[in-house]
Amino acid sequence: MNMRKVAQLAGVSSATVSRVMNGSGLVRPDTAEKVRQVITELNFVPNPHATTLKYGRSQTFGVIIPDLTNPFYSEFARDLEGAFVEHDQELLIANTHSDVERMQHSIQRMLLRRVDGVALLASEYETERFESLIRNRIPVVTLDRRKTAKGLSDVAIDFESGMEQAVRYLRELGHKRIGFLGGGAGIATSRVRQEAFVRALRAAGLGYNEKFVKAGDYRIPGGKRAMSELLSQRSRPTAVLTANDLTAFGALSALRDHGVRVPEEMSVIGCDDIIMSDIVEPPLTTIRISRRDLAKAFYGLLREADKDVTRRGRQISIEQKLVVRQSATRPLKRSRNGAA
Amino acid sequence: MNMRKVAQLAGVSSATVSRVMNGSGLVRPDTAEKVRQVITELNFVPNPHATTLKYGRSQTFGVIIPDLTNPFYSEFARDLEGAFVEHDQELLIANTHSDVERMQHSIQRMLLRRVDGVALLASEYETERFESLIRNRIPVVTLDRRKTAKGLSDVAIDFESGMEQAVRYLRELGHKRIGFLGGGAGIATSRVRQEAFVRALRAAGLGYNEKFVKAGDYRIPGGKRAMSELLSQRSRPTAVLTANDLTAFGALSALRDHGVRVPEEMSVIGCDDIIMSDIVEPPLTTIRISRRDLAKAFYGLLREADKDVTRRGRQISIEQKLVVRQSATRPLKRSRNGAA
DNA sequence: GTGAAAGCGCTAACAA
DNA sequence: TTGTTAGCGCTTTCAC
Repeated sequence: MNMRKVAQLAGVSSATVSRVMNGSGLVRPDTAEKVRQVITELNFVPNPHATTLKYGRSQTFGVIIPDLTNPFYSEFARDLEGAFVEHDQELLIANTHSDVERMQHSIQRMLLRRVDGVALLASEYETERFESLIRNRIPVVTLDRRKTAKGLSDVAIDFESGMEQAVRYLRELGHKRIGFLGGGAGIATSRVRQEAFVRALRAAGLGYNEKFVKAGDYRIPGGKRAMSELLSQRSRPTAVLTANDLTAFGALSALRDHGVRVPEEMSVIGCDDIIMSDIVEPPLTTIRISRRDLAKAFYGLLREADKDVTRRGRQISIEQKLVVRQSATRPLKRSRNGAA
Repeated sequence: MNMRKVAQLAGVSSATVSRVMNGSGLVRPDTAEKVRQVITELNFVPNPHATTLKYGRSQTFGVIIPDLTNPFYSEFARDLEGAFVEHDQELLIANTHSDVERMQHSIQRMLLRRVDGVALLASEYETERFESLIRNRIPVVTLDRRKTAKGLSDVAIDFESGMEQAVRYLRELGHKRIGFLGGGAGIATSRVRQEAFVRALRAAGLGYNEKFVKAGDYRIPGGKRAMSELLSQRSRPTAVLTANDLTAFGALSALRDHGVRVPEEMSVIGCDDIIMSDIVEPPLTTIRISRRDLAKAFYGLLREADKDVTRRGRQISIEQKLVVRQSATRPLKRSRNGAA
């Protein structure tokens, strides 16, 4: 089943069928009508691979994700798919398990499949890794690498604003000693978040205490470990911010294990606002990153780059917004003495 | 950059280049060597769309998923991607938001893109919906529809075995009154699970009480609602099974709200074993469905069908396995009186 | 307004 | 062993 067959049955040439399908206008209404009839009758669907071959564009994009089972990423993947589908474009998905080799392989796959662009979520890797894509004129959009180049754009999350909102909120509640449970030690995105945290403290006129900062791994176990470490110290903060919600979940779990009540004895504020965060106990106050906005930004930058691959990419900044639930409240008076 | 260019530089014809790339063996070693040199030098990657056009096979499969942010599905998607990547095949992903229209549209997309097969996870929809795929010789593998046909296979989860394990376990702990929090009312997969539950009760010689069965929605809020309903009754069971882990999470949340201790006053057993289930409080005893096995079954059936689209599909059954954690224990003596 | 023909990049039958 | 050629299905210039 192809255009020639449709053309035959409609008594026209395949060129005319093509014109009808693409609405080129230059077809007599009655001819077009006849063709359209045959098309619906045969349920004809044109073969996109032929078009791709002709034009070099596949209307297919790739997304490379560290861990599809991490709610942050699965929510992002859902919204990114949504954005592409709306425009009749498809999404090829690659999951790297946060593994360098798989990441390399994913890039190879995208290259091989000739996608029109790649959304690359793996900020810890260096530019050289995906140079092959750029070289082959496949535009790349990264998350939070805060670098751009020819064919390379970036979507940066504005942690500065988010951390500032959270710290200000805690200070207004009366907190003076605020800790931070980070992502993986040495990971660039984690550093960015932590720096934003420190700056927010300074901006709020609060002191920064290195002892109140612990590294996690962006996942629940890491958060649990980090909070346990914090609790084992003589001195502890009255509130903590975390690198993401999973870290906060782990922290909540550790606090429960240690019999520390949340939020009375320890306020916890997450980051991301994943679906589960309003369901844990207590519902998590968190600094939301709209996955919707994120997906839209990726989509926009990819489309932009697709139109002109030779241009230098742009950077888009995504705002965060504090979502107040129940895991943070005023500090207890006695905690002031009890922990100092 | 194409084969002709490679051929030119290597001083051979494009046919020879093709032969070298596909290891046809009928090439003189030194010619092959020369060609290979040019290939690596130019970093040549053949265009898969041309091959697809020629062969009608795209080495790309589609997966249609109700809700990518549901951990069960995101874990499945991860494993399915893993299976395909291992064999150099790609996965096109479609998320339906459990919406009929999007589902229809997803099927259209797969048809249009000429994928080599579709993994369809949406058991609530009827066969007619994807007849168009079958008609166009695109094989389909469904989850838990328990029907096969030409070009249509099914992966069925053996809830019978799972429910039996769970009920036996509870009976051995001393439970006599066991309830069930189902999926959506009227949904086929939910019915299957519930029937398996009832049969398991009978097999264990335990009574079935309709009052102990409530409908949820496969998500946390539904589980919460269902458990609240159950708790509002004069008579309640000492243990409940649930249609999936999210339902169990909701149940745990409702129990906490009502001040009912788990597992002492109420044992809860989930179904799926999603990542979070060993992290909630208390860690959830659950009937595991291996996403790995599931993904492998889908992959196998799709490959099989891909080889011979005209054949009737098969059904594969996936075993479940009880994973004992801490949300189920012996019933309190007093709960016997307190609730009757 | 419509058709014929070339060409996108690859492969396989056939010829040499 | 290697090259020539036709063709996969579509679009688009160029004739008519």
